[in-house]
Amino acid sequence: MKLTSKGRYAVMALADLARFDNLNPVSLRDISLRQGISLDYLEQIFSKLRKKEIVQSVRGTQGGYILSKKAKDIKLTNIFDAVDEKVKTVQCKKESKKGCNGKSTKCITHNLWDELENHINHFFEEKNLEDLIKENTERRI
Amino acid sequence: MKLTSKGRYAVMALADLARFDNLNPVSLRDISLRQGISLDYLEQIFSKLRKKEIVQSVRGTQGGYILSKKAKDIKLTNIFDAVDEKVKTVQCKKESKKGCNGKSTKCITHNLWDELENHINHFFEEKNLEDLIKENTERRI
DNA sequence: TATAAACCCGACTAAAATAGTCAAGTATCA
DNA sequence: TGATACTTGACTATTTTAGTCGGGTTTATA
Repeated sequence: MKLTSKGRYAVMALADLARFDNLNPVSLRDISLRQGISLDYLEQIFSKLRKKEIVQSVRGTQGGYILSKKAKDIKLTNIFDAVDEKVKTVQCKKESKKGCNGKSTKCITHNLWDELENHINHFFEEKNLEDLIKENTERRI
Repeated sequence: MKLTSKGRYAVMALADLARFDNLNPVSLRDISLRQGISLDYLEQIFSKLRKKEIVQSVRGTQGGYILSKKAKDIKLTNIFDAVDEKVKTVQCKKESKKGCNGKSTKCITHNLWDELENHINHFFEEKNLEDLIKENTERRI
């Protein structure tokens, strides 16, 4: 079980953005340099973030991105959702009305994975961007 | 972020085993049929479980596997460990003494992933095989 | 008004991981 | 001695990931 780069990068980039967007839009080029993430890849990620209205774009020279809402109102859940970073534990759910193994009952461990998903999602639900940058600036090395 | 089949299968198979191993060893063939998991793949998984002393093998006809300890004493952590299903969130840790981005500091989100790992591992630490089959037989559909 | 900085978009691709399969054993019971 | 079941290691197809690439369009500013 691992987190993908897309999700990690999205959070890193937004945390960076949240720190620097006080007045002017922040360009992906700057984020790319500061965070060490490929510019092309960042564009893909921000395209998704924009569609889910987490950021707004400003085109043209001196353009870039700004947060659509306050950092406090952007939960990690929202971010992961936007970039399709989902917590997937069971295959079971896919198969329409049947149970997990093609049988008519839930598989032995079905409830376990459900609980796990909830457990993880709860973590993401409780954290927002503001928490993130606060914690970080306080505990900087 | 997703759980791999290896981890899911290991837990499913052990839950199955825990239910049926009262007296005799349980063959992988039976588990394969009941749980719908490829026999060859199960063999790989049980090889690992045996090396970590979670199960014991009984060779020959009427052979199979039995649990090495009581279901109650097998935590999910142990199972995941055995089959190399780890919770990986950060790349950061790999690079020896440097920080995350090749810089000398931790990346903005480093602490977040640490917390997440702990959060998930805590879940696995608290659950054991016995919990699993109890819950399940109680709530069977 | 030309130019450069930036966003925008879709197609493509290399590498890694996953989820197996396959083949050739060895041990044990009946 | 045959059948059942574990043991081991190598091989492989598929899928996912993590990008790259090549073309745009928009807009501030010199």
